[in-house]
Amino acid sequence: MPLNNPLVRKLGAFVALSDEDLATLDRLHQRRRKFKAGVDLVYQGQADQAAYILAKGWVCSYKLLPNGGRQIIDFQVPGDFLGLRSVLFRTADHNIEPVTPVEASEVVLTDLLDAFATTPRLATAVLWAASRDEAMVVEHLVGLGRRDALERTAHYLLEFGARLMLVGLGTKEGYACPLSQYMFADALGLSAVHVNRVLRQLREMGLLTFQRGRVTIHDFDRLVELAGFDMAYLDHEGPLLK
Amino acid sequence: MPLNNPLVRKLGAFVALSDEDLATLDRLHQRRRKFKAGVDLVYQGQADQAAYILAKGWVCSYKLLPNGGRQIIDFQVPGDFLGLRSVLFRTADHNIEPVTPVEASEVVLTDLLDAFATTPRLATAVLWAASRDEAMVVEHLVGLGRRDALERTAHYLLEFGARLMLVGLGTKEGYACPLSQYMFADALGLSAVHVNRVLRQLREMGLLTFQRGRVTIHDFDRLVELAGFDMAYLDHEGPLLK
DNA sequence: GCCAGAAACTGATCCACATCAGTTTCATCA
DNA sequence: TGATGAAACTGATGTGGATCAGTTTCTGGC
Repeated sequence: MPLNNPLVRKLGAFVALSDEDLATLDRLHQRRRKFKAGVDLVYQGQADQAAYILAKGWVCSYKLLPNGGRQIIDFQVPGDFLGLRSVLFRTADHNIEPVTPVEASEVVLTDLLDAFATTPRLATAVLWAASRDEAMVVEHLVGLGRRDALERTAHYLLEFGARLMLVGLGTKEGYACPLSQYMFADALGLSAVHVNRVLRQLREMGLLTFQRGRVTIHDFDRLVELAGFDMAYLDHEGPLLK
Repeated sequence: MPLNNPLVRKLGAFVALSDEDLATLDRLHQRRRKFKAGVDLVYQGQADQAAYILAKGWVCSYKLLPNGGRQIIDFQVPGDFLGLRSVLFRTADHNIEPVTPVEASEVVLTDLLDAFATTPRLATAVLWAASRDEAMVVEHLVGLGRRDALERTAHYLLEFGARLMLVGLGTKEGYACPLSQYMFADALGLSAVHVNRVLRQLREMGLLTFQRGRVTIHDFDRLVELAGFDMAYLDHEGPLLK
């Protein structure tokens, strides 16, 4: 299994993985499937669908509301699990839409549980990664509740940078980001019009540029300060558990 | 173990529990501890603290922001786990504050994992419950992003009703709710002033009254409609897994 | 039965962000 | 090379909810 596999990179950041762990992880990556951008791969209310490990491309999970609005809960990037919770809960409570063309490995729940039983370190790593994902959803919630549009946008863009760095797809200088301002609006709970204005403001403040599918960070430190970004869970070098 | 134990009731709603499961569950309920209202039992950044099963009283988990605001992420009611994610992640990323005087059983992580290993049905039930909790946080996020104050408040109050019914502490007619309007404000991302106005509006619309620690629902159906509340995961009678 | 402190409640004013109604830029392909 | 459609961008106007500055109602303690 190549070391530039995003899942391996991510889990490796939490737990030092043995050859056996890597082999087990490799076995999970069977049944590779491809999906077109814009065609949902899971629908709200759908029962007993599969879980996936995202290998290439971006997807978003969102909910539609009776009043017509939609709220994007989270974006998934390579190395992330898709629909783990829905599998446990047996019914999907949200939609999943590929933002770009996507490649993902289907994971059968029993395979995953078997893998956990044989290689407990792997289970630890996956739980760790899942906790981190959940922590990010919580941070998103906090932003929607108590940060104004500018802080919120800055924070979200920084958080993206953090998770992309973890899988080797970004640096403190920036990263490729295939999202439209409309999607950002639905994630940040703002109108697309206002997202546009906020991005302009960030640009004019010399903090960050988001243009043509690329986020470029001009002043990381000032951005962190503006956003009130907590770098605690990003600041470690090498695995936390040796 | 008495059948009115809230955790047993909650898990029993997901999975039919055997005597052995119940006995294992009972063993987890050792080291019962009491906490005073208003004195945080976990702080942001605190390392290696315990997890708890809440037996009596209400607590809330919240985050403080650099700009002085606070966002309540979730309230926990009897039968809920406290700080499971923080334990996995090794460091608490949020505070936990008892809203009322609280009784909770300390749970050591290894005990819980042992219990899972010996009684897999129990593990399923706990995972199920955890998924449901996560789904509720997601629903909260959606509310903050895309529901106006009235829908949001109505939805939140209904969701509370749902989870309290699950542990036998509420009905469609109402429930005891020891939260101040200030706390509601911090949970709903509103000002306390506005929460007050919204509650008045709900009262004047003849939908619901929230006074002196009690939520009384006057018109359940119209409330569900106003809030766009999805009753799917509430609508089952008896355990999903026999 | 009185007092202190907290929580509930209110009206007036303000502003962050939504909405409306466009124009401009960019990418694609006939 | 011009046509077409999506995404990016803009100014004007409207509004939901914040903020300020209180008053009123509860609750528990003496």
